[in-house]
Amino acid sequence: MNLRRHDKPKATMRDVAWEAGVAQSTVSHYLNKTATVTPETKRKIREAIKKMDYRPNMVARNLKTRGSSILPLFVPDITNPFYSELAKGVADAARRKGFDLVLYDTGYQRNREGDYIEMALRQQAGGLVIGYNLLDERLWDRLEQTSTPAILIDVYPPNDLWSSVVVDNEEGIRIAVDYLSRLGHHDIAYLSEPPYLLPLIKRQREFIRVMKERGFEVRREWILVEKQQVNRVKIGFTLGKELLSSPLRPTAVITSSDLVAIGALNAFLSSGIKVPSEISLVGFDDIILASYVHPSLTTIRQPKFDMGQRSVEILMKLMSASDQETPVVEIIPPQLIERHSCAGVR
Amino acid sequence: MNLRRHDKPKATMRDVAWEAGVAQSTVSHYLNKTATVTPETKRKIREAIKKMDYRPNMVARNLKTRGSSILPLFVPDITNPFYSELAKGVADAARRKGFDLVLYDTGYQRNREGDYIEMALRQQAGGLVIGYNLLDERLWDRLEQTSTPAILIDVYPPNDLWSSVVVDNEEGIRIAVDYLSRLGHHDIAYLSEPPYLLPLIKRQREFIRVMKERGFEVRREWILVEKQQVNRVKIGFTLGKELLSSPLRPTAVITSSDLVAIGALNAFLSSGIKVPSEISLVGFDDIILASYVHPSLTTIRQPKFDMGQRSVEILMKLMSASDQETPVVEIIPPQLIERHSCAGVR
DNA sequence: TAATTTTATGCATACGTTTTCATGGTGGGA
DNA sequence: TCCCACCATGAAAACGTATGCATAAAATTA
Repeated sequence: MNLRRHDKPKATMRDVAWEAGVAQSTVSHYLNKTATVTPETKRKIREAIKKMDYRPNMVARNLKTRGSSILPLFVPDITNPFYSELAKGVADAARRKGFDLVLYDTGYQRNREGDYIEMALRQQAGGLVIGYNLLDERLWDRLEQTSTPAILIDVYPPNDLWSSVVVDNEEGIRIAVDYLSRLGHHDIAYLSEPPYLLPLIKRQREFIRVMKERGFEVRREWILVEKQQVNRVKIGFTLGKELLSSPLRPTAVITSSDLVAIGALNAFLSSGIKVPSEISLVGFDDIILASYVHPSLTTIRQPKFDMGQRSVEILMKLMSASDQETPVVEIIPPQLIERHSCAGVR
Repeated sequence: MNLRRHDKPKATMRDVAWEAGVAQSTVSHYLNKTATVTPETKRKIREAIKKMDYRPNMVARNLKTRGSSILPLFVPDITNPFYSELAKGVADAARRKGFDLVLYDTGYQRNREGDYIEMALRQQAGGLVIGYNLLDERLWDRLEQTSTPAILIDVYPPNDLWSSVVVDNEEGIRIAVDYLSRLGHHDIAYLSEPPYLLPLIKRQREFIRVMKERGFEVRREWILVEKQQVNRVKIGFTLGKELLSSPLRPTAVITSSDLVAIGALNAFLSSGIKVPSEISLVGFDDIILASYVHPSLTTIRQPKFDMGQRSVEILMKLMSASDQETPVVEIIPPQLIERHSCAGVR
């Protein structure tokens, strides 16, 4: 009854073949270049395709080839700029390989992780990109049983079965300390969110180690580590205030992440402490925000976009390998991004 | 040769049926509750499923039912916090309806838009969520021809064929002006990114209209609209500086978006102008960043998460409607989020 | 107990492709 | 002229599921 839309039934390959006066398999051969076909028939097929507005049905194709053109990405919170940049890199590389990125945002909810992995497998995903350390450790076993390859990002693999892409966390901290040191700082504090993940633990350990190695004193009251909260900016704010209440004030601060740094920055500014003239600040990650705050944040960059891309490349290799490849752990070098939150000590 | 992984072939419904000693169709009926089945057979099937570690193949299912369990979302840049929050809302609602969110990030590239829509259709997507105004207008016709329903977000539909979800832009501006007015401001400037989209045009027009209506003077040099650049924070910075160079300085500023506001904030701070004591600032959108800068930004909130959710609901209705529904344009009320970038005029 | 309805299960086909293999036609070398 | 290699096309069988329909068994009624 409604004339506005005709609702043509979708054309199938059979329709195209009929229109072109050839067999359905010939059309398939033409599309997939899986057999030679005469220029003349090519022409007819092309025209038929155009005329019928034919569009290959990927679902049927995937069923037949037992493949899948989706690439699942697991993140805890796409709203976190770290993960959205990562997602962009993964999506970009996936696209280039002909995959569609499907987003699984678990919201840090343990039970969702298992459900979402299940969904991904039902979609016949041939591999997974896991962008953070899953909360539910039992999933590693379950995943291993399905023999579905996966690549972890920013995670040190829980055992020697998994591949991953991580930034060189120790090197990042070294770069930060040495940079501040070159500016004349040696009274340096370290503020961290709860170090429940290996990357954070490594950063903290390396901070202490390198400070000692450089001959700088490390004071307990300058190593402030949050135990409870989850909101990183609030953590930074709290810890920043706490640091200011200490009788001795450092001349510089390194944080475990940019979000913590931004919180600390707000703490300092709201206490009337000038950054960077009174206190210097170095973050970690280089999320977009870092360049937006005032003063803009000097930070240790994790090349998230590149890490996303690289992870897809590795995963593709794992997926196409007939045999079990030996897992790789790829270490990406971090990079100092100099902006305006650091100054020389007077 | 490799003993570490057995690579069991995936169990199919047939395998389960065989194991349980029933017919494949019975298993299907059991799983889909499409026929009554004896408790005893249920038990056998359940056990077989567990034993074989069976997992339904969605690809086959989708082929058979000519459906699709994916929901494509188009955004220009997932890295932009506005879109990542939107994506979260869409993903959440989609999940609840049993759909997987696949992310199409066009990177503001015209030619990608068409390609990605093509990919989405090949995946047999039954509907699209389009999170921004497509650059390539020809796509509207093409989309209309395929008779695939779509829902637009933050976009006024190009014609009366499409449904959309938009915030009440005029109301948002009114709220901002009236809020500042209550604080005693009447010298208010407006800074805007290039108004190439209807929402931005509306905001600007409404600003002028409501200022006049309230009896406030609108000065040409206080309405600063960028023409060239794309980076919104830079735009804000440039415009902010430009505003300061004007002989008369307003006591308050409204911007077209939070990112512009943050740029302007940086411009003010770096010129030694105190915010909010010397100048008040109101943004638009309420992206997460708004609460992270110092001082935190008072802004007009677009409920992005809710808008994402609502759009999925509407789209689902469109998709299940056998007949062509009459398109709906849903207007969402904005909301004032009071933070610390505004002060009463002394 | 026979007739009838209800309940539980299975058979067979189709969804839109890919892919193996067979077949008829074409041309070149001897 | 005959044989063989090659080339272009097609026929047919899957891939793993949903579903209409038939059927056998059980339950109900008379």
